[in-house]
Amino acid sequence: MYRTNNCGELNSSFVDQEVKLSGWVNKIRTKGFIIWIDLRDRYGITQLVFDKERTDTSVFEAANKLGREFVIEVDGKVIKRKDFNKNISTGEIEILVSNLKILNSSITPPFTLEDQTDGGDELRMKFRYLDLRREPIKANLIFRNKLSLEVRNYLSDNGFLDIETPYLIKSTPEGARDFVVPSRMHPEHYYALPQSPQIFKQLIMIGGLDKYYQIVKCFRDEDLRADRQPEFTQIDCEMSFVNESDVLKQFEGLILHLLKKFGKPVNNSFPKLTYKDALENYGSDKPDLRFDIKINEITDTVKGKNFNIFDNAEYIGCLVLPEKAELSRKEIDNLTEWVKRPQIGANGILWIKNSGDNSIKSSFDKFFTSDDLKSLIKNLGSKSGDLILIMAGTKKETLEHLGTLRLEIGKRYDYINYDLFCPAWITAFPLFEYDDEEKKFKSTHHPFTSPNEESLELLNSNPENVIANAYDLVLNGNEIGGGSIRIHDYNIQMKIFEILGMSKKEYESQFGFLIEALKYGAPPHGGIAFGLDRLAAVLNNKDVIRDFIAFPKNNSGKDLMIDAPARLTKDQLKDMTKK
RNA sequence: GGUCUGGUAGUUCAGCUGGUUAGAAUACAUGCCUGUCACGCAUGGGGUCGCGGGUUCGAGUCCCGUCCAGACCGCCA
Repeated sequence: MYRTNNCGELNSSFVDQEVKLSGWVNKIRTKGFIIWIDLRDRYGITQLVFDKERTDTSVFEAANKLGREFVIEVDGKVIKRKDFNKNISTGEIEILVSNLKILNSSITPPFTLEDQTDGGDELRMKFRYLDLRREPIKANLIFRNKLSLEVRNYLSDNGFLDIETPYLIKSTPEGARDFVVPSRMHPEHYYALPQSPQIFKQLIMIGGLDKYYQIVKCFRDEDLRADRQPEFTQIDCEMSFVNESDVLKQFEGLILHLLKKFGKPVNNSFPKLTYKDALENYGSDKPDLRFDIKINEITDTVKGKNFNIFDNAEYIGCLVLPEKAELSRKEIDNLTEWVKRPQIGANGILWIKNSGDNSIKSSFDKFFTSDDLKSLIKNLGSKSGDLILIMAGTKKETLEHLGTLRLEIGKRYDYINYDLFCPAWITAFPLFEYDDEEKKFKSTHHPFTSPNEESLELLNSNPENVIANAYDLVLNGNEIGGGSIRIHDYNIQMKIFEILGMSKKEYESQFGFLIEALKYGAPPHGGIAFGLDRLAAVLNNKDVIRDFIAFPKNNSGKDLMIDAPARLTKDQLKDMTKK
């Protein structure tokens, strides 16, 4: 037996008990006559004490030779501390050690294993097993475990069945690039790893299982971001005999269940924004609703004053910042430089300072009389003390830039309430987007997304205006889930493939089995998928999902610890080529 | 595929317009320390300034190339 207790559970009610603990040497503090060691395991930290007067000399000497991250086993008595440490749960007691056994030694770790580590990202990933010993990473993985457990609880209680789908499937050129796996038994043939179990879950519905879920790895061979990994975990769900509002209701329930279980305050009840409204009001299809600054369009109001920037713009919009009229010129310049960086690429920012009735200044006073400015401010409903930031240009880009600026302002000037959790549905996405390069329509979502009934007739005449029965769930400015009602009608599915410019040969070779299945009484169905890694990060107000994944990939898709990807041996390669 | 930022001690970083022996903190080692908990104090060891080339009397510093890392754009149905 290595231990009678763990390092996180002892407190003053255990005083005078003889215990045995095992764990890692987290920190050694010595005062000559006395040595304290913070002993750490998954459950916490317990202070060990070795004392020249009370501890056997050989044990004391052995303790003197320990180093960081040695694994030790100790016997000792729980005693009350002279001074309590209020920061840890075991802070009222310590263990007076009578026996010490070294279970394993350790070389000095390359970075400190503390909450605020001195280790950089690269080093922490290379020695991920050491990083996992750190409290914040450990806490993240424990959180993730609770999260997936609560997801399972909710879905199971609501009648969803956990059904596994295959990982070795067929590549489709549509959508994200696939990771491919060569087949040894069929040289020059390849499996693909699923980007999502999309078609399988639809077939499960056609198979009559009615409600399906799976917490499942998905793979996409695309470039990474702080919130994007090549392999990631999805909470994948599908239901039969549902329309859009049924699905939204079901999964609002899931999110509310989770927020409640984790004690997160929700400030609203899932507002529904159309894709169009989200873009026009927030400049983003994943708006952060934790602060209520919106984009105001002023295109028609400000044109015709001989100011070229306005007169030549397709769109002019602004943000009204309460209480910021006193912002210095330097700070506004700083924001301007920020939006002009190549990553954003805006042209600049114009401003109006509404410092009170008779003190309205702007960066374009040459072109606007004070009456012009006054009426503009009145139209915007601006109050005294507001700063108004204006951008102009093409509609699509300007809205995007204003959206980016809005977020930066939210962060910079503390408009964001980080204690709040603000979910929202984004709905009414266009079914298709026109790809200017390839000169053809592409699915906004995927080709199995059902068109909205009201816009069905536009399929022939005006595909660009067809609205999809698709929805995204946005939480605090992050897309944490998305889904749609699927097509269950064979003829509509055929029509979609036709609009996408796919030949019969193409769609039959790629999706023939699904098309065939639609002929055998496919029920109406739809679903949604959530990114588990991202959800875990967002629920903890973090941007980087790597820290919620035990063994993540780096920026360029490499696993720095195992050094993957790697070359194969010649023999391995030979197996994959034609014999 | 592209843009930007960075690469200097085990680690995190400083090192100005090129100019003595490249620094700090921390980690590590040794010693001291009668209650520490970010303990303290003293001493010490520790450097291919990512790599290659160039400019120069002289390069950590400037230029070119290259590799690596991070953020972002494209991409992610």
